[in-house]
Parts: sequence; structure tokens; C-alpha cells
Amino acid sequence: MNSKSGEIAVNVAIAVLTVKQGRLSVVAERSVSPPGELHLPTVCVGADHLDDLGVSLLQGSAGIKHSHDALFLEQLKTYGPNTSGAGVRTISVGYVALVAEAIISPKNGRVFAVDDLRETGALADGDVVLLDDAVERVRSKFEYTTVATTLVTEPFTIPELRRVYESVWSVTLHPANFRRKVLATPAFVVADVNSGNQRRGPELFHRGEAALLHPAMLRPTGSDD
Amino acid sequence: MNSKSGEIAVNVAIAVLTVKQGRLSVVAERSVSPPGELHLPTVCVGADHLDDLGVSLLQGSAGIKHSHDALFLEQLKTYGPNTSGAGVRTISVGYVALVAEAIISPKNGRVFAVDDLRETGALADGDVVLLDDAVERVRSKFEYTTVATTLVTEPFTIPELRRVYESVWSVTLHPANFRRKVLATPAFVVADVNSGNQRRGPELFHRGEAALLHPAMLRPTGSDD
DNA sequence: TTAATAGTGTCTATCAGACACTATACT
DNA sequence: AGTATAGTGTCTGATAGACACTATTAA
Repeated sequence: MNSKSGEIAVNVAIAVLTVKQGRLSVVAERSVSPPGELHLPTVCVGADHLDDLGVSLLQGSAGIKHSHDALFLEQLKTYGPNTSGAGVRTISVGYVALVAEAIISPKNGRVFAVDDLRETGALADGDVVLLDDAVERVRSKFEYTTVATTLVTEPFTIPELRRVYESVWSVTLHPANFRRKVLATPAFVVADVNSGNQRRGPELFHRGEAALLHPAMLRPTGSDD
Repeated sequence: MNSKSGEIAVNVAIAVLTVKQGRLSVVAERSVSPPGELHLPTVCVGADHLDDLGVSLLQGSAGIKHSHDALFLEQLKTYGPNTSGAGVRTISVGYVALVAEAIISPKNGRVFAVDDLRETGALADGDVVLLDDAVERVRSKFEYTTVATTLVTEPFTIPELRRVYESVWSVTLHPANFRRKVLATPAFVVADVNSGNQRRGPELFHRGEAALLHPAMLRPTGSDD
């Protein structure tokens, strides 16, 4: 109700998650000030709406062509205020994005396996919290939405989609039951029309129109790593 | 990474939800500038951490004695920036809280039924979005956590707890099956030791230690009002 | 040929929802 | 007595998870 809050700086930070070589991974950039430290892509907030900033930050950091077919972007929560080196109080609005590894070409950073980032401790402290929240949010989203299909390139097979689930949840799933559950949800995936023509091997699918899963596909109990 | 964001004001806004006379309700205050308009309690962000601000805002607006036994507080998301009347760009960090109606004594506001607020349109536009998000978050939390017990006063009966669920979800639930599901979750509620002594009537319970529900208690399909 | 994976069929334990019935309390 | 609510027992359909089996591909 009063603008007396004054000296607060606001930025948007993003965890761009993908699956690379079967491992849950994230785009991170090298910091300048503490050399060797890594941080998540960030942009300062001006007049643009937060969600618009999230989109442009995603596209800028991951080098994605505008309005690519399938991508997932969602605000997580806001952190801070933290006092930076120069004594500026800063709050960070965190976002999480899901993009297939094939269409990522990071501008200033690189794609790191999340487990490696955690083990080496190279990621800035505040970003570790954001990354943890991002991973947990995505793991949860996988249970009751179709966002997993944003991490495969079309056309894809059911086992490919299963390996995405396995990488994100870090579990192994029963192939037969997984296939049944995916196909039981009406428009989760749709069979490729060319499937059965020339090609042999596993059946090919495309993303369906469904966004929510009924019923939900719950991760195995006691699944966390 | 740069404090050039400048002119941004940050505040915290809260939706304090409760069940009053069987209806999902929220604490709102009368605005000064557009007379008659209502708004959610707000505080400007200074040096304190956002979550600490949420706690003090909850206690300040709802008049709750410090560290009351059961209360739920969670950050929702951040909105904006919106340009206020004076041309100040403001972003609002939204919180949602759950408190039993018996321990609310609003300082500057009143407890309104959410449906009434929506119908009359008296709530400020931005706050309507926050309120909607808060209600949806709580409805979802009810499915897989025990937070519903924060909306009853101890000791309580199973039917009282059921009516809390019914008010928040705006559905009617099957009494027998509801009781079975609640009692099937180990430490959701614990029987009152005095139950069966003097008193007759429905059995009395207290809040249990469990925070998560296994298995989840899903709302009836197609339940929204 | 062998090993690994894709895919189908089927069985069982569990849970959600519905119904029937008894017990208790208030009028 | 009669009505409403608390609480128990039980049935049915749907689902999760496990196992057995066949088909296909790649070495």
C-alpha cells in the first residue's frame, strides 16, 4: 500500500531442466565474481510481467527458437530477500522449465547433470534451493500431467517416454505396466500414422492433446534417491 | 546480478482462509482509496525474509496469538509487476494461510465468505486472482496432507472434520467412507483419551502427528462448484 | 543362436464408492 | 415414537503391481 519498500532489487531465475544421456540435467552458467562457481540464468525485472520475463529468459538462456512446439514453463516461488555483495537486498522469482535436450543450445552456459552439480557443490547456495524446488515440482507434475512428453522428441516410443520418467524420478519402472497406464489415458500419446509401414521395431507415438492424467500415475512409494 | 531494476516495490499479500458457518471464508479489509472496495491484508517488504513477513502478516491481520498450536502458511506465487495509481511498479508475493475460525479476531478487517466476495465483485482485481489461487492450492492440499485439521478446534469429531472437507471442496462426502479413510491413515487423528468417560455422542479426536496422507484422499471427480 | 527389449495376457491385493443395517441423541 | 446423525459391515468395480509368455531386434 506504500512504496516505502525502496531499495529492493528483483530478478527472475530459471532452472531449465532436461534429460541428457539418461540423466536429469539443468542449464547453468559460470559466474564471474566467485570464479568457478556456477549459477542459474537470471534476468532483472523491469516493466515486463514476470511470466513474460520467464519466457524470454528461457529462450535466451537455452537458445530455443521462439514458440517451439512443446515446452513447459511454470513459476515456482520467490526467494529472499538476500543481501548481495554490494549490500543490495535482492529477491529472486524462481521459474522451472522443461525442454527436450535436442533443442537446447545454451548461450552462455552448459547442461550439467543435476546429481553432479549437487556433488561438486559448484552451484551457488541460493540456486541449490531453487534447483531442489524445481526438481521436486517436476517430479510431482509428472504424476498427474503429461509434461513428460516435452522431454522427448517426436516421434517417440513408449520405452523412450518411460526412460524419461525413470530419469526424472530416479527409479526403474515396470515396462509392461507403464505402457498400459500411458495407453489407458485417452490423449496422452497418439500412435504415429506411419507406424507399421516401412519401419520395424517399437511403435512410434506423438504427443496427445491431454494435459492432465486421469487417473494419476503415482511414483513408486519410497522412491526418492 | 545488477541492481538496475530500480523502481520496483515489493509487498506480501495474504489470503487467510477459514471455515465460518460451514462456508469457506477469507479475511479482507476495506480499502481507503476506492471506497467500498475490499483488499487482502498486505505488508511491504523490507529486510525481513519473505516467510517471516508472511508469519507476521498472518498474525497481524488475523489477530492470532503468537505460535498458536495449529496453523498452515505457505507461499503461493508472485504476481505483477502491476503499475499502481502513483505509477509505481509493484510485485506482490502471495501467501495462503489456514486458521480455525475460533482463533481469528481480525484487526482491520472482517471474515467474508469467499462465494459472497466473488459474487459482489467487491474484492480488488489482483486480489481475486490471488484468492482463486489460494483456494485451489488449499483444495489440492486437502487431498494429500492433514492440513484440514487446522480448521477445526480440538477436540473434534470425525463429522466435524468431514464438514470442513465438504466446505472447502464444496461437495458432500459419504460419511461412512470418509470416516474409514481418515481412521485408516495412521496418525491423521488420534482418539481422545477421555472419550467414553462421561460424555456421550460422537467420538472425540485430536490432531495426529502425520502430515501427509497415504493413500491420498481424492475429491470426487468433477467436484468443482 | 543368444541376449535384450517390445508388447500382450492374466492374476491378486488394495482401494473407492455404494448400500444395508444398528446404535445413539435430540425433538 | 420418530427423525437425524454416528458408526459398522459388506459388496462391487477399478486400479496398481507382479509374473508369465510371445515377438522382434541386434550382436
